[in-house]
Amino acid sequence: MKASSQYNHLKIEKKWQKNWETQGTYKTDKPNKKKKMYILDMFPYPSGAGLHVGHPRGYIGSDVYARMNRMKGFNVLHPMGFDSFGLPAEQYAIQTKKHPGPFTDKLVAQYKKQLEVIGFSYDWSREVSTHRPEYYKWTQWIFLKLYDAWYDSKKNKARAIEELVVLFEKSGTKSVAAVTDSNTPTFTAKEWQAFSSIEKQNILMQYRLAYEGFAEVNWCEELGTVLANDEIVDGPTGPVSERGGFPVIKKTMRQWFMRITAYADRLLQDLQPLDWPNNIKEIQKNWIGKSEGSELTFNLQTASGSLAEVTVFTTRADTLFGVTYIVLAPEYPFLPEWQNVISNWSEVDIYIKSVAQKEENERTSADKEKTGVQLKGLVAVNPANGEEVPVWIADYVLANYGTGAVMGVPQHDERDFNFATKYKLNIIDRPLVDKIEITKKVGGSIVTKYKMRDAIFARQRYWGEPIPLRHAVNGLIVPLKEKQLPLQLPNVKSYEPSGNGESPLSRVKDWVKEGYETNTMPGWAGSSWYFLRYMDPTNAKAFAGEKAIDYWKDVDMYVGGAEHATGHLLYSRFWHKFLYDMGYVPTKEPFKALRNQGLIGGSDGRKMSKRWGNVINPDDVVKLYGADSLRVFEMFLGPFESHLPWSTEGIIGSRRFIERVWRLNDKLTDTKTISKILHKTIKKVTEDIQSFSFNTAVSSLMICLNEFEKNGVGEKDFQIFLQLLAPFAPHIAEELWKGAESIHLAGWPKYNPKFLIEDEITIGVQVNGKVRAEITLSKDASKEDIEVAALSLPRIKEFLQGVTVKKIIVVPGRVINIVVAE
RNA sequence: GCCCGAGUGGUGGAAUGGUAGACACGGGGGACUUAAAAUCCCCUGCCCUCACCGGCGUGUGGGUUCGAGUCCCACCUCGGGCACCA
Repeated sequence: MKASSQYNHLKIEKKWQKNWETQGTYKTDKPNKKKKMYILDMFPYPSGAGLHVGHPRGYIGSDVYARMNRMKGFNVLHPMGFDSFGLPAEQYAIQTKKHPGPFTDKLVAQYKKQLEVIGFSYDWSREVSTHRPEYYKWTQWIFLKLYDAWYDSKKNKARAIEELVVLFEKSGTKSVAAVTDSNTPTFTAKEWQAFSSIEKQNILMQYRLAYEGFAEVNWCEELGTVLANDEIVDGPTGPVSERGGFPVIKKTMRQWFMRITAYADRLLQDLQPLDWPNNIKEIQKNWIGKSEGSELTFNLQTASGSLAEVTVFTTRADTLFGVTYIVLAPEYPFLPEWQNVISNWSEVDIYIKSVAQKEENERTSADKEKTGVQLKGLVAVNPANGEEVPVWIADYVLANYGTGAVMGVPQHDERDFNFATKYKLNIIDRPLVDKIEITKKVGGSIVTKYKMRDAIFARQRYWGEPIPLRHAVNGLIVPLKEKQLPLQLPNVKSYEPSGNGESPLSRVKDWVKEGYETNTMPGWAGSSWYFLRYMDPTNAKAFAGEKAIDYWKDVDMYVGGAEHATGHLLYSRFWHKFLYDMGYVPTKEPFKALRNQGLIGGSDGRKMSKRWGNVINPDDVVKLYGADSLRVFEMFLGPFESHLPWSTEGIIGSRRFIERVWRLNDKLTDTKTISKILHKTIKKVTEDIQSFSFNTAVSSLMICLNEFEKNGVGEKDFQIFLQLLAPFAPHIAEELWKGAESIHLAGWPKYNPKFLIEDEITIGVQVNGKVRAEITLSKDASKEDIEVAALSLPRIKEFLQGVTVKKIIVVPGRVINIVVAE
């Protein structure tokens, strides 16, 4: 700190990082009277490749935000942890035949080390890793709560399954609303009592929020696992896994599911007040895909009379009179029952089988020509006018959306038009009617449908949380008791998938003998609630203590990548709403505010990756330029949410800025007054950090420094400047700070608006909207003063020669515009 | 195809409807130095000009306005999401 000492970032940064740790500078206070602020980063998956310079960008932004708010006096919770179950570690295990646990621990340690040199203000004593049994005990616990719950759509909340059993015992299904998009049976209390245990289990399974069922899944043979839709990409010959690019096919398998669809409407409604980026809200809205329409029933008839009823879903009930045919999905469940009355059944049967063989991707590819077959011998009767129309099956109708049946109105629907044209079906133009009136008139009902589907909650792999229940020999499912948790992952001899689509756990004899579930939970299980664990990370009695949850409540600011819009951010909201319904958390939403950071690409404009040889390692940058320079640069580079290229020249500018701060410390004058520029900078930096406009905050710090260098600056001003710099460059700010305690706890400067007013203002003088001159006037100059001054300028006089002034517009402090006619 | 978002100097970018290009990188010139690095000072949107003056400029074309990068309409390009959802 002595005059003319060299700026040695290595020494300074190491020194303060150690000091902060031993002093516990960033340790979060226990719940107290102070106002809380929970500032969270999306925790990383610790991959073997390590961090590149793009990864910390979001963390730096949230750290700047956290540091300012900590200085402002908030009790800041700013933790970090690791999402440490996942496929890469599993593949490592398969390749090396070693347990993925120690490998994961090593990666976590490596990651942490890389993060530490950047100087984040994390409270590391709250670190969590999802693969540790102390943690996943509570992931399993939440799973069991979901298993033991159903959604009461009358009360619009989740309730314990025992309460459903009580309702069934009392009055059967009479007072229970059916589950959305599920064919739950109806029965009386008496009938319920007569059901066997297995029958009861099967019925309850249709209500549980975590339930077992069969589903067509995306099966990847090479990876030996089922993949979520967002883990699949289009390959040249069909769908392939995002990781590895292996082919993916459809396969029906036993699965566990999460009944997220029960929450569809609340997930949509509660989106509105959130302080989230608009595009993320839009993406979730589209994903949930609410559509309101009518269910209308057509009577199916054969030559000998009525056969059955078919209900179609339509958003265009107003076009009911224009219906010229009805189409069912090829999977429509009653087709086989009707084979005796369908005169061309063999043709129909061949079509159904050919569709079944197609992969969904092929079937639903956008511009594929529609195909279909008429069900001969059947007609459908339009409930509005009694017209008889032909009945078809076609692959463009999806069995799992709406009712699996649609009405064809070629006059008003492009798709129907194409289909009708291809198969020479009638196209008729009929007047439109009122949607609601016609729906009522024909005895239909107004309904709401969602595109969102229930989420598959099982993976056929080893490295995930075991699902905590057993299948007894008599077929009954026995969930584990809380005190039996965690159900730890057993050791296995081989991590290879079993080949028949089951998890490696299916080869562990004892495990299977005990009836344990061989599927494990998907990657998103542990990440759907981790923010709650940070509130009270070592609690052994609950996922977090009541006191901690009541104090911390929810995340005030969540920072991470936009790629989690339909995954993590949706699943977390769902789990959180469930926990809210059951009284475990006090808030309806987990993340009040959200910001997305942009990616940093290579300086060649490509994605930063080993493949292109354009990866910049933050460790190297920190060594060469220092963490402070890296932090300042990543914030200065451009808007926080923009994707930007890395620039090795660019960081030099930030390094220069830091060094100039260092040198200025040796050139302080004895000025006492707080300068105008400083007040301006306090205002700008404070507002910009608040709004995540970090780039302009840094720029205003640079402007302030430029001015200090030009005009000189005293000790007092300089120290305040350091406080403003501290969130961005915490090490140098601490080093040059003269206060007794850490600068990072030293309060946040306030500005006085009085000092923001300039004595003199320079405004532009326009003629017909074009700037022709400038004038500098006192801040108190009246409109008239400005007019007189402007009109007397020689340059302006020239422009006004031979023309008449029509109008003069004065915008105080900005501009004067003289409007003339020639 | 549908739904979002974005197009500004050589580069990253800045700009409550009010002087477009802040800040920084790069480039040019100068000072210091035996020299180089570092540092400091000046210039740097394009065209014309020695210079002044001037003209043109925020993807394209229209419009609203005294005044448009900003608002409205149409189009083009790029990025993201969804995709036979009835």
